[in-house]
Amino acid sequence: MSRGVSRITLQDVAREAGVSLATADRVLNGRAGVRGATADRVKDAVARLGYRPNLAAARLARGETYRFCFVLPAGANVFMRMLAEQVANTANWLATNNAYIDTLRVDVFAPETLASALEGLIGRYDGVAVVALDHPRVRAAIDDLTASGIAVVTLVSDVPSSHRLHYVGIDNIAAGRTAGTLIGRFAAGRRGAVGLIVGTPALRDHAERQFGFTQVLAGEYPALKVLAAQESLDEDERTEAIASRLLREAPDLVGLYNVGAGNRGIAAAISAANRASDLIFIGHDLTEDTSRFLLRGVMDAVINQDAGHQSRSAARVLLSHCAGEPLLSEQERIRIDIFLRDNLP
Amino acid sequence: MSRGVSRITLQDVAREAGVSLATADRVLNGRAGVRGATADRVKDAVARLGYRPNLAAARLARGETYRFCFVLPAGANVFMRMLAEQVANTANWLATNNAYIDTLRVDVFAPETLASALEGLIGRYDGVAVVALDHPRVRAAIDDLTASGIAVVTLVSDVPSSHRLHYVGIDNIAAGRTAGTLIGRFAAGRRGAVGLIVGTPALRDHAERQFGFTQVLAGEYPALKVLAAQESLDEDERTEAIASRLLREAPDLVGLYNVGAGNRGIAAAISAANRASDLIFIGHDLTEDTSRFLLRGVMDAVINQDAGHQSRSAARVLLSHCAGEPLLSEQERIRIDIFLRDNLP
DNA sequence: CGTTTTCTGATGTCCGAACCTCAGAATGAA
DNA sequence: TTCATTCTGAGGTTCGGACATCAGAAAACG
Repeated sequence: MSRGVSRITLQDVAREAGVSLATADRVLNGRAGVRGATADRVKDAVARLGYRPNLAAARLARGETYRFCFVLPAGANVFMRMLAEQVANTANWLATNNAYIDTLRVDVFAPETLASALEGLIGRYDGVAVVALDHPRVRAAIDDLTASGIAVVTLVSDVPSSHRLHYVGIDNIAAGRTAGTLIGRFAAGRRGAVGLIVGTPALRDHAERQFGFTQVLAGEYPALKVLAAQESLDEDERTEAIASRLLREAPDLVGLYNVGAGNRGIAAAISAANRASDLIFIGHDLTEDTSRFLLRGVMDAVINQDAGHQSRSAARVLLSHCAGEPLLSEQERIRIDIFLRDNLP
Repeated sequence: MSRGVSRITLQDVAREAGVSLATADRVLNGRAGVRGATADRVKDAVARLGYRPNLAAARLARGETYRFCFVLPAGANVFMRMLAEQVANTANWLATNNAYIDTLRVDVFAPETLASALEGLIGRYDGVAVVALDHPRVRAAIDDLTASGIAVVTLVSDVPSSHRLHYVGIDNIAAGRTAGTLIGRFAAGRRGAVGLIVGTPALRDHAERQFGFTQVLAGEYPALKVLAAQESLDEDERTEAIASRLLREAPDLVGLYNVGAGNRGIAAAISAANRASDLIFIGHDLTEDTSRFLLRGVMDAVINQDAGHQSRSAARVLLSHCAGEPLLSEQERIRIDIFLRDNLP
């Protein structure tokens, strides 16, 4: 509200350095035609006065518009639906910041499709966020985008070997380990089998979670035996069938870890078998379903990666990269959330 | 980068509505002198075109500077030190957004001091964030600030009965319940005593955590008996003495829950008694110490409220309130984080 | 019908930085 | 010393909106 406290402007810096506004501007924007000694005087003045350029004014003057494309999986997976929703919110926010988001939904399981979709984005966008499949064709497409000057961030699932600018998502090995520790500790001394259900090992995030999980259980909870991983393709019917069979065939089943989606099917199977109270069930992604399952005691913990955070983080990374603004990388780390019945949001 | 995609400006809205720029401006800024029918035409045009005012331009034009004061406890408590540090970071960020933060450190345990410090802020700031003590004098001071047009948010510890604009912090009852469930489940069937250490019951957040914790243990884990709460004043020496005594005098001690600070003292006592591996120890606030204790297995879980999030959230709430901008309240909820050894950031 | 009163349009300035041009100063080389 | 190169200063324009002023149009009123 106050108009009293006046900011330090470039004018002030120029005066302090004993140069003109134009020169100060040249130094700060790296334009040619300033002697080293003069540039140093300006930089000194910036430091002395603690000058911070006014972001609002800079963006306005630049008058640029940034176009981003978010490439999301086509499937009807709950988490991906939530992510798409959050991307829409983010778009809304970006609209007040000279940036626009288009969303493109493609079949993630088809590397060729994904790769050519990505390549079709060249020249039409300034930045791309993609839920990527770790496949050579996709990696090549990402590198092509990067080479043509488009900023690429991977979202949720990474392609570490590519030239992507940034990965926005959790460490999935750590997430799997977290699930392992929770099951191990909740089982506390009990002996028996633990079921493991994955969507598909072709997805890097699923494979990593599985790895982290089995690593912890094998290493630290020898009383618990991890059964062979079952593929669910993230479908409720299949997870239900798998869970039912496990409950039937493994009488010593102590816990279940679902690496992917399809928790509803598992919950149904557990309820049907009347095992809600003693079977430990841990899964991923906080949704209406899973929070209900937590409250009812069917699920014991949910490991979550916040869709809203990821969407906003991707947008911030792209925006600040394109606008050449600094980024607080520490703020952009996506955390592995653990939700119990008691700390639901 | 692209200059092609042009934003929708107020100009466009005015043209679409068939009015002049001045009239469109009057409608959007609620200035008098526009007939209802005309105003509706403008609003329709806004909706049709999906006009979103350019925040950067608006702030620039307004040319206002906002002054905020963060009132933090004077003590050397680790969490509060981290919070102060994050407030400094936030100040840095705000400086590029026409806003300035001063930090004021006062003795929280003295309601009179806190209240008069708050009242001294009247007229000098546009917004105040305060780690508040829930006391009538403090509540009155907050209400005075609010009445004189200053936006007040409570930080970390709330004063629910006051007219504060917003509370930035976690639900501490839920945090206590979370600790209770973790201890209950990690103890899994064991029978015995659980020690409870609080900084001081005078702090609302400590009292609430204690309440949530005992509620869960009493209700759901009857095999675990919660011992009488011990006051530590958040000091390492006292927590160490308390923990040592509990370890000595309660041979059936299964777990320890520290509601406040001073985890270092407890860790020392546990290590000295050689009980790291079997005693369950849960505390609050992720610091260098506590994450080390997690890794070493001395602590079993840390419940955290992110200092950076809270500081930034408070700043965003104050800024958007003062600038009359909309707020995504869903984004401003502070979560109760659970950290195990495996999901440390 | 004329006269108030109430609207509306036209126009301008300002915010702080980005980016541009051009004239003149300082510097270097010949 | 002269001429060609750098530098540097001065000035302007632009971005999109906030806010102000004033003249003229339209509506309300007696």
